[in-house]
Amino acid sequence: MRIGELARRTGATPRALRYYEEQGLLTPERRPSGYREYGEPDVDTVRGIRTLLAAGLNSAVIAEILHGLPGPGQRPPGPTCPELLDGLARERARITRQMDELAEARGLLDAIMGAEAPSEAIRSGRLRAADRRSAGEREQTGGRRPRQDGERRPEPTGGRHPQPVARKLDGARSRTVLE
DNA sequence: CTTCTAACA
DNA sequence: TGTTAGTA
Repeated sequence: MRIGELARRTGATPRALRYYEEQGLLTPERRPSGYREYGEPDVDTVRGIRTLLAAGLNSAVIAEILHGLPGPGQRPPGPTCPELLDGLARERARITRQMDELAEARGLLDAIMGAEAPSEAIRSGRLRAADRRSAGEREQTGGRRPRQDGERRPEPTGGRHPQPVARKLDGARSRTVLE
């Protein structure tokens, strides 16, 4: 597909798609006309890129993710780059802090607007305890036990979910394996 | 009409 | 990132 279609299907502007390419995030083929030719998987890749960009990651980091993690079918290239991994752990921590800041801002708006927050009306009763806890708190209590400190990610060798991050960035491939 | 590159009141 | 110019 050409840039226009990919743009329509991802919500990114053609300008942005060319920029992603300039940043090494995408490497579309070229038609003899010079027009860029994108593949179906690029749709999910772009969505992943936009999600990460919106979360505050810069294109350099995203490029590392795209280049540092093996695609489907590929074998993990040597030692699954530990530097990249904890770099991502830092991004994750940053996002968590950001979530807390947003929650605080929302709380301030709720106070300004009056006790009856929208969430109050939508839900039947009071906020669930889990929602009242900060993202940071949920980070340590809810769901699976989060990896912490210098704890390493379990080896993806014989695992059921090899390279989850790469697959997350490529929806088409992730739905096949993760679900 | 769509895309391309280059450039910036 | 937007947007415009001048093409192909």
